[in-house]
Amino acid sequence: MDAFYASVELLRYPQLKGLPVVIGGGRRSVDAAIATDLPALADIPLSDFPRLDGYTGRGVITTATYAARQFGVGSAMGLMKAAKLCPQAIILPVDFDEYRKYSRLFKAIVTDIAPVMEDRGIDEVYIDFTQVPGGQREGGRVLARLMQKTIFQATGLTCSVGVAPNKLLAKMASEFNKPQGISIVLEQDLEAMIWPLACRKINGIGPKADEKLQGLGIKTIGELAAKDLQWLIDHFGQATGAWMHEASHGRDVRELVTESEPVSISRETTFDRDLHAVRDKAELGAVFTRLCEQVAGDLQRKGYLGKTIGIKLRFDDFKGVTRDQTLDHYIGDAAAIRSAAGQALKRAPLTQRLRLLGVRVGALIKTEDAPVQGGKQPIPRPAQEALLFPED
DNA sequence: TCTGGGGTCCTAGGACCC
DNA sequence: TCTGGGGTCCTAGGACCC
Repeated sequence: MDAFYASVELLRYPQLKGLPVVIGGGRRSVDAAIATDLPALADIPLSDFPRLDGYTGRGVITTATYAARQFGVGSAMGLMKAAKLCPQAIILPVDFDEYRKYSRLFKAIVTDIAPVMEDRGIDEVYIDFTQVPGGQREGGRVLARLMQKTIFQATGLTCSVGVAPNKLLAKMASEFNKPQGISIVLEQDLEAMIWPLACRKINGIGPKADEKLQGLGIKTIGELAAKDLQWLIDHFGQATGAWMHEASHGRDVRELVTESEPVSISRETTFDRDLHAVRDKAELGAVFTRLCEQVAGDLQRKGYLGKTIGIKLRFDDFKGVTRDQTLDHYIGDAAAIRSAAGQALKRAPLTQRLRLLGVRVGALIKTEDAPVQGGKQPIPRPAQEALLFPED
């Protein structure tokens, strides 16, 4: 989806169309005009919208409209920095509930047209065109156009589509023509369309891998493809080296993953100001309890229990630690999570000021699949294998 | 003027078991 | 006095993605 969060906001506030708008920060940061009850959202005069100018506070941009991107602001940029680059930009708080609503809407349209879909987050999917009637017409362009049109008619939102023989290339293709673009990449286009790109464009090569590659004199995917397999394995290890070799040649055999279970559920928060474990004990304790309650609520709503409880700290120097605590039974209620997380927290260093606290529950199991607590337990006895094979 | 929140996957070491 | 070869589970950190 194109500039997804910002585009959803523009549906509510059409008067912002064409203007630099950034989404980011919490409710607190922009409660000015938007917070109180309003006549009609579309009637709010432009002058009532909060601007980035003079913004103080933590947080990053999650999405910027294309008009805002002209000023050099974009995703993951600190809001304070963005305020310098584009003070006149309008800032709106994130509203995940609203984005999730539109996320469900567009995904429902996709699966209506093409049932084999892999969910890649709130605004992205992989779609298998192979078995869809008409999926091969004009190399996939006809079906891509149909998707765009249907999604736009139902939601008013635009998207970009990349069509290719595999997920790796489709993802890269989808970036070629944003917004509202369609790009088709065939195997024979590798040299002309993929090899000139920076290695960073490969989904899976991030800042660290890219830096290391550059240190080895490799900037483009073509340069990566020119290296032989053994050389890459020597520098990046068996798995990563072999994967890089395949990716640089446009090869990817991964199937679409159409269903999956969550691995962990977590909540975390960055404080308005750094807190000290001793001096701000009460405040920290209240946040800790709230995070546990939120995680418990998430588990309950989604129908899971977990037995590995973890905490995450980020210190004022941005370094972080995690501590895990695995129980011998599954839990889901806030008090039990708080208790286990408290145990984990005790094992973490707490002398430095904190900027973030998080609580996570992992080793999940569907509530209905969990062993019944306090129910009939099997009577423990010596392992039978030991009796049957005493010599080993 | 530092840098959100929610995730997944991988690696590596240690405990423990057979 | 010296010391295998599996395997699983747990923990911690880190890279990466949306």
